[in-house]
Amino acid sequence: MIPENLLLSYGAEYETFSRGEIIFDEGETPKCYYQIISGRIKLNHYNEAGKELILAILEPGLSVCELLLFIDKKYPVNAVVIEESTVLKLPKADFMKMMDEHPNISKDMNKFLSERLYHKFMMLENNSSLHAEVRIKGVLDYHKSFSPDQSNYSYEVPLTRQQLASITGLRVETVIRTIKNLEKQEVLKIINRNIHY
DNA sequence: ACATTAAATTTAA
DNA sequence: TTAAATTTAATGT
Repeated sequence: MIPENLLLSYGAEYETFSRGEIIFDEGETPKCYYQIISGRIKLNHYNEAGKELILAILEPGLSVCELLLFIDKKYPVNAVVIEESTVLKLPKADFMKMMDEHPNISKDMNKFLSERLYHKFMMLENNSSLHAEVRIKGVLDYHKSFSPDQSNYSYEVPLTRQQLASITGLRVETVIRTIKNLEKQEVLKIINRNIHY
């Protein structure tokens, strides 16, 4: 994404969060740009039944809900750290100044936003399927698409069954059964409980 | 075909 | 050594 040193030159600072810590809560007013240096962060929401829905799993290089910096709305999700993370944090005003002074970075930002929106469409299409298999394969394909090695069984899925359930809106038990079926069909392999796709 | 509930077992913090 | 994750099974929609 945006080069680290450029962010630093505009006053960005490193901040470290441990597992379970919350970077921001649903309903808060966005004030900063966050870019992940290391670790992983999930964006989630709890429905009226208290069931967790995961909107995205964010990895190093990605920014966290940057779209909110361009519109005057509150965060629609919580950002929760799922793996000890270091982020670069830049206040909104400084971020805007950077966008103004670096049109090329601003263009890149358009591209990143477009890409995420595109993937959101794909995910939504898959996740609307009546078949659990399609939903889960959609998530696996999406996550694998960022892996440098696209050959079979080369990608170790960094998600728990629980997380897969929260992403797809399925029950854990359904995820487990579906994953086992996919293993029988040789679509993926399970090596000591980890999914290799 | 998937959800729900319950219970057992394995694993990670 | 608790809490969380995974798994199996019975039953409901």
